[in-house]
Amino acid sequence: MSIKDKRDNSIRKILDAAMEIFASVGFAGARMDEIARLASVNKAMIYYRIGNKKTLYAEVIHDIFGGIAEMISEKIKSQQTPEEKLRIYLKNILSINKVHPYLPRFMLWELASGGENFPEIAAQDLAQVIALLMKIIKEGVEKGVFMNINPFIPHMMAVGAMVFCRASEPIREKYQTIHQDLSDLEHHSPGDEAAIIEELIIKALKQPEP
Amino acid sequence: MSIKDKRDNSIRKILDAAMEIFASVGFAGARMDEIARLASVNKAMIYYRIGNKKTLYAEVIHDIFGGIAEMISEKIKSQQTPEEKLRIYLKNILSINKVHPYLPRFMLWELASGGENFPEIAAQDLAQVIALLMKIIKEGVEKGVFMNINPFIPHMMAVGAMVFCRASEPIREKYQTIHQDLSDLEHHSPGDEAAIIEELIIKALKQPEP
DNA sequence: GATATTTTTAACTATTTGGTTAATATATGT
DNA sequence: ACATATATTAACCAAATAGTTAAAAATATC
Repeated sequence: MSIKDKRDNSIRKILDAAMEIFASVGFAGARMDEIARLASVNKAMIYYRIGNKKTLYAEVIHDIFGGIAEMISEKIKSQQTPEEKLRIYLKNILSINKVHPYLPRFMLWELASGGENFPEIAAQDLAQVIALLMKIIKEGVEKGVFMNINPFIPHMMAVGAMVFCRASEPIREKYQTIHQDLSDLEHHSPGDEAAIIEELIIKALKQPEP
Repeated sequence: MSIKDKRDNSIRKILDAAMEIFASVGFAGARMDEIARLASVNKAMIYYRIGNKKTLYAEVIHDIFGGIAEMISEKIKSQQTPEEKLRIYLKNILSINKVHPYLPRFMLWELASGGENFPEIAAQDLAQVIALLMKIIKEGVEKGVFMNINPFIPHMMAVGAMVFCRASEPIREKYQTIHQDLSDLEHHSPGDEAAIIEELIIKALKQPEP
């Protein structure tokens, strides 16, 4: 193994370990010793290869949020109608955790902390995602298909619902039988939940047929 | 001031300080020294009056989540139709941060951590809230007004959107002009956002007029 | 006022934390 | 093979942390 490969490999191991631990316990709760242990490197290697705790966190965030807008944009290209585009947009947002399993947790940590460790580059990534939705809605408005609405709000509804559904699974599991009336409710799979949310949002945005 | 008053006063001060700091930096990030300083008490008083860090956190959580279901239930009592009830439900959920300004942040910390410090009593409070919605939807279904849907999903959409809109304000503020196309979007007040989300959810759930 | 009880405090404690350092090991170039 | 550059490490460090303690102070009781 060459130096370059060794370097890239250990960087990858550190980032992967950091991603898992930061997602699990947040920035303040994460321990550099623990990240080093999980990455199977000496702790000093983290400082040598990447930098201090804050720098490591920013690297991980950048790793996660980059490329999302581009991915969705590519998939939307092949769609014709505004509704089709919106559906692709929503499908991808609502199942983003399949591609980025840790993303919901990171979004939560960041929002909880007021975006304290949220790098500008990730904010740009997010802004691109919302700009995508803006275009779709605008096109839909012009064709009389969608109501005119600030894209930020449906985006928040979709992302909020997605993140909350995914992140609340442990609590739901733990307190499954906590309330008699709720125990009888049919259990939905994550895919079902995503599909239902998609339909609700489409219905909410659509104008009645002329 | 009697002993009882002094005790109650110092407990209140500790809980208020703890609420603020836990909301701001989460459980792991909070420092008992800091909480004591903000509460203007000696740190040992926290352990004497309330208990250790975990116990303090649970007390604060219980303080916040208790009574929400009851409050909404009371307001719903005076409504007639399922739609009126649903509107009251949504209005209260979407403006809950006015009554409990720290609640969005606590929800985020708890979800981010997988509910690790979420006491059962607070889960029961939440379950009661969702059971309320279940009743409203059930009544609406029976009267042919609403679609039949698991109440958990619209609840997640409402709460998710509310929490995300409120909690993302610092980030939005900070990165206001990050993307040219988005800079021109009309800025909504929190009340506007809540009203729009309410309308979208009502529209999504309503069945067409017969 | 004397005594008992409770509250409060400053100092303390053992452990942990993020980060550093100098020595050692390995890789590269000649 | 040797010199130089780079990578890796065990040990170290100062500061911080949650929690504790025993004495002092305050309050309650008779």
